[in-house]
Amino acid sequence: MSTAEVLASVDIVALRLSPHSQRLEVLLHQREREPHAGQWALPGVIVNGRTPDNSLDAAAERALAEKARVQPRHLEQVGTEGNAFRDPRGWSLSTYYLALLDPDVDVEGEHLAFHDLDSLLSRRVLLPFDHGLLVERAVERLAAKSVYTNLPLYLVPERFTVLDALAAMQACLGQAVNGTSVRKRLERMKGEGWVEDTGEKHQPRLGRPQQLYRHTPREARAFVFDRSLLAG
Amino acid sequence: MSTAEVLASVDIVALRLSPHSQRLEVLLHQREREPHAGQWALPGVIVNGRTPDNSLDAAAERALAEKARVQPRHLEQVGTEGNAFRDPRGWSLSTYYLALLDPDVDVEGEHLAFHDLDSLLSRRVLLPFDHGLLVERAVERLAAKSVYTNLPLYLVPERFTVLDALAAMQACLGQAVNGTSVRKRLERMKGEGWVEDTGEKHQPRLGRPQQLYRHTPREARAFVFDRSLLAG
DNA sequence: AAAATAGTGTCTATTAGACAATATGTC
DNA sequence: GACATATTGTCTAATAGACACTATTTT
Repeated sequence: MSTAEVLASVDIVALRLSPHSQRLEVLLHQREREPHAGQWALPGVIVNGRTPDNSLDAAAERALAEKARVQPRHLEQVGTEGNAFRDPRGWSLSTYYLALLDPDVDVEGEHLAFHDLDSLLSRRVLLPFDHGLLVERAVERLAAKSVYTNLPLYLVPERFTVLDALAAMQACLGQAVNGTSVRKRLERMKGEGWVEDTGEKHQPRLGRPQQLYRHTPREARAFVFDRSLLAG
Repeated sequence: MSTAEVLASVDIVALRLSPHSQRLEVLLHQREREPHAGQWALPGVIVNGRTPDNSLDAAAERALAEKARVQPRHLEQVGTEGNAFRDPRGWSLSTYYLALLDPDVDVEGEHLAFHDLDSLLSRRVLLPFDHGLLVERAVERLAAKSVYTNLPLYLVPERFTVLDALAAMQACLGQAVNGTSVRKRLERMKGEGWVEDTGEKHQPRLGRPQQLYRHTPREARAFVFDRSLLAG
């Protein structure tokens, strides 16, 4: 084979909603090897003919399974960043994925932890390589799609309330969302078999009990609404 | 540098509206080298440390400029396909872009031509590597975005009529579009400075003359409507 | 009973889309 | 004037969003 080759990797921006604060968190992993050994970075794997993956998507799943031992509710490729400067070893590519996790996932291992998204976006915490940029792009994709799809529901607990759904949408969009609109969207999805009413209730500290719903995706691709939230 | 490397390229799915039939066409280029020498394929370039590009986006622009000598109205990365089988030389990656061209572009050179999109999508004409798949994905992206953005206007002549816009939308979406909706969208964009009324008219063979508009994008990113066409 | 929270019903604004009415050209 | 085509205006349907009202629980 010729020398016309480059270093390629797959990196994962895996998000979950923090169970208590209901804010977004990014799954990071402490690097074992150089470059940037010891630093917290996106979990990822190298791809090439000597690694066991048949495709990029398979490599993305392997990265999550091996490094993080989690299975995502949703996984989609966001894009590829490639240039001469992002890795000190030379011209390199990273194809990066957005993964949405159950808020109840547990991460085992010292070298794996969730980190608050906002502190990454504000650059108060810096990631090695251009991982900060990759996080930003993945979150932009999530926000853009959350306006007209059910993507936020992939972040909600298995049985969830209207308020859980509202909190997820607000976290994805980074702004307040109208409660009535959330209810209507859930109602609409229920009619199409994408959400079911479990019949169970959850009793908050005070007040009327909350209905518990379950998200039951019917296809790999997200549910698409034909209007945008935030139209104002 | 280690051997952990892979063959990477950037390929372009460049589309234009055929001036007479107003159907979509894909820009293809006849390969000079093996593999698949002599066959018509997507224009593309290899990327690595020895090629002159500082980034993937720069490589995409170079691919269009060098191979096709055209400048696109719109250029966006769609995704990256990577696996062990797509290229006989081994594990390889292609990051592919969607480019939208002026219908009046001229392609110079024998090894460059536009080819009807439908015959590629129907697989009556086959492309080497997985270029058929890349075309399909790029067109899917175009259709998905055409529902709620102004992307079709990047395919329309410099001065265009309502019918031109309608034809572009229909070509992008692959289905009929309501004329009133097109007018209203143009009116809306005019209000936001994305479309201007040239004041000029175009006289069809018979009947009342048509207003000529001009598309004047205000940003790199597309104009986003907050409702979908085809909501029915 | 009072307070708190959840859920329902009603009304408005916006825009896609259907279609009738009108304007402006050619033959 | 007859006809073809473009443009405008009117009406309907669907849904986001605001908000008042009702329901169900705890204290």
